[in-house]
Amino acid sequence: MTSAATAPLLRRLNAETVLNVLRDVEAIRHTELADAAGLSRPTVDAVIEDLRRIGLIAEVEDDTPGRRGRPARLVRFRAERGHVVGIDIGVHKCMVSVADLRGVVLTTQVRSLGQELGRKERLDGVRKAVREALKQARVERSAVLAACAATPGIVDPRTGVVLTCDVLPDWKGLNLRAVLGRSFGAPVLADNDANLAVVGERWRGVASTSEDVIYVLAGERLGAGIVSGGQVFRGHDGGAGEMSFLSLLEHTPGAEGIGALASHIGKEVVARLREHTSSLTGDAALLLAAARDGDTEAQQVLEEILARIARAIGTMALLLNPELIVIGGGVAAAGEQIAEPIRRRLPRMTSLPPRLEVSALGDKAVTVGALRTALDSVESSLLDNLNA
Amino acid sequence: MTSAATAPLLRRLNAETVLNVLRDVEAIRHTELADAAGLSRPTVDAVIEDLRRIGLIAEVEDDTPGRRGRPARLVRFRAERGHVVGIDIGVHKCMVSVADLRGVVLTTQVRSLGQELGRKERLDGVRKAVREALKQARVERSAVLAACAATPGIVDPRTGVVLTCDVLPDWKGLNLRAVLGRSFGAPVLADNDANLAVVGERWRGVASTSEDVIYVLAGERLGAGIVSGGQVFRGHDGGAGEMSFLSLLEHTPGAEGIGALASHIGKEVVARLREHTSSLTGDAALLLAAARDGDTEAQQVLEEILARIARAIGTMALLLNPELIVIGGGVAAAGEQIAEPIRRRLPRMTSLPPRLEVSALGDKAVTVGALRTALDSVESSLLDNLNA
DNA sequence: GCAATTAATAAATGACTCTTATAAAAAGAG
DNA sequence: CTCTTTTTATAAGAGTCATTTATTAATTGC
Repeated sequence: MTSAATAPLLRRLNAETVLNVLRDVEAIRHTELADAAGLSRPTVDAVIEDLRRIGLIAEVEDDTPGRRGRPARLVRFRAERGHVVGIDIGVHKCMVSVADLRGVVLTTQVRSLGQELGRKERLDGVRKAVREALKQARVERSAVLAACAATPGIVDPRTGVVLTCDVLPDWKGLNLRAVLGRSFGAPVLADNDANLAVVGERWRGVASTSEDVIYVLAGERLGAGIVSGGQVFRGHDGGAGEMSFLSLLEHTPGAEGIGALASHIGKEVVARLREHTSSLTGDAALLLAAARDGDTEAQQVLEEILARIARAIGTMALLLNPELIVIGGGVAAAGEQIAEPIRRRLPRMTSLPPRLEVSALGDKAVTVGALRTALDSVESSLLDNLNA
Repeated sequence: MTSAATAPLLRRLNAETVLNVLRDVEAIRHTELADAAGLSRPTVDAVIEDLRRIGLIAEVEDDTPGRRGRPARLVRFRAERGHVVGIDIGVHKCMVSVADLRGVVLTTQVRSLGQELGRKERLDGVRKAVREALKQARVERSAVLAACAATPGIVDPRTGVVLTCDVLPDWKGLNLRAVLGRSFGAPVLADNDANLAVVGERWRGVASTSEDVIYVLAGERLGAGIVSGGQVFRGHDGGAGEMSFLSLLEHTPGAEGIGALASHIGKEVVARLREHTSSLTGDAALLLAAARDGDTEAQQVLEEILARIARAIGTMALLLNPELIVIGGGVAAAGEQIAEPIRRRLPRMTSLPPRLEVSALGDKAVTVGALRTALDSVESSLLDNLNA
């Protein structure tokens, strides 16, 4: 049942709208703040006092020249009040970003991880990457107010437990919140990587104006993050957006993602290409490069692969009717070479075809979304203690 | 931007929780009400006074015998304060329900409509059915506080315009809210039938405990209503849940639904069955009956059809990870004959298979959901005018 | 008729908000 | 250098809403 709506709730709500104004601005006069927030002056003053007490804002000198009248006091958001950490745990690498409370990224560290690493070794790698990043950003561990970790697989966002994970088999059953929580004195959140990527893309990417978005993480795996009405769609166990069984490869279960498709469908072509190159890039990248160079066989295989992926994306577009689909993950680097053939096919599969764009954040989308999620958690818990 | 949070907001919120208690109870003492709502006594008294002023509650005598102490005043929800109308506009028929503000259904009228009817004639049929239902329920038109209409096709819930409608071609572009609004002096809402059915099934059906549900409307058409986190998932244009392109019939676009599948896949079998029966039932019903009677050919065809439908349902279950899937629409009458073969196949298609149950409300799910939607609209607009 | 019991009413308090009035601090004009 | 103008800060007053704590009212049971 809903608890009683009592007066402090108003303060909390108004503090929230004031913060929303403050976060997007360098410094602001009390008067302007009142106007922008749609609140009266005394209310804003009271809110400011509250926020100052918990360290979220500070006073600043008004050095604007040529202003007459009594000089105004300015307030600014104290982004340095604390920091958040965003962690993207992948199969081959781990990316860690550190940001201040405004979300300004101080550093992003990437650490490569062996694909065959066990649970403990992988977690050690993650912890080392975090330590490295914090050192680089000159942020004390005690200054971290929240962290958020992304992982492939299905994560129960309430508990932080990895329910299933195809690509990291021994990851299953891991309580990410608990094991990483010991590294911080702050709450650790955990979620699926595609879910966080769509949050990132909505915060600072191509989806910033859209409330109904699907982010397709197309790399070695294929997964989706779904946002509807501005809210992440997780499903009952956090498993929404899984595409593993979408029969991209008929009769080859378990082989998902563009890399796998390239290896299977274009086996001969890839083998031929591999002879003429010494690079260590994946099959997908090889195929894309060859197709760009005019290799007609490679182009044919690529078309076939993209047709299958388009079918999966079209299925989602039909069922979920998003406004926008964002292509992200490893293949996003190929840009329009990937996007255009998919976009071309969508109208055949749904009567209301969505826009389709390539990720603006690239492989950083996941950590950016993790940072945003951690920031939300920090702000809400700070506001919970307004009157304490 | 969010408007200022001012004191009356508290009253509104508390009035809402009080109302939530009152609606589910015959009559209640002020004291008990305060306990149940988690509010103080003076607060509920004030809320009660507000609600009494807008006619939503009334005082009632406490005739409980053998209670000592000063007799309590009781309040009851005035369900007779107004009425709502739920309308299910289908291809073959129109169903209209009238209910009071507690949602008690006073009458349900069904009027059959010719499949070939034009826009105007069909709307006339709907209006006649409404008139009939109101007369039957002895409800004045002026006592109707809101109505909600369901229709196949994609409806923009903001405007009430039918964007597309496969089964009623000339329905496209119709502003249902506007054309039906003239029949009432009250707001008319409009939504897709499957969206409303899932609301109904969550209100008074098998999905009452679940926050993540997919309702599959399986009749001549195949459509789905999706609820996630208790909210209807509509998509950007209201088109979420469409399944028309899900390649149930490869190379036979436009032929969706069980009836169509039966006609196509089981063409010969259905023809044979038709010779031995004089009934006018649809192909699907014919097939189901024959399969029940042990006709092995019919059983084979049915298995094939259900396999395809299971694939579509499995695809949704994979992508959306619901807790529960409800099978509704015409075929729901077949019960476990339909449900079991689909249920059996789900674990092959998703690692987190949902529960699958047959609709409890049958063909009334849509109107029940329409009533609930209309009720929500009424209550929110009544509460908006609390302080006026 | 007198406890005991239960409920209604009233009063006091505190947390919010808003509007309006008053005081303060600067720039610019004479 | 003083006075006006302009802008901001502070204070006061009123109104709404909620809570807790008396106080009063209306019964039942003895």
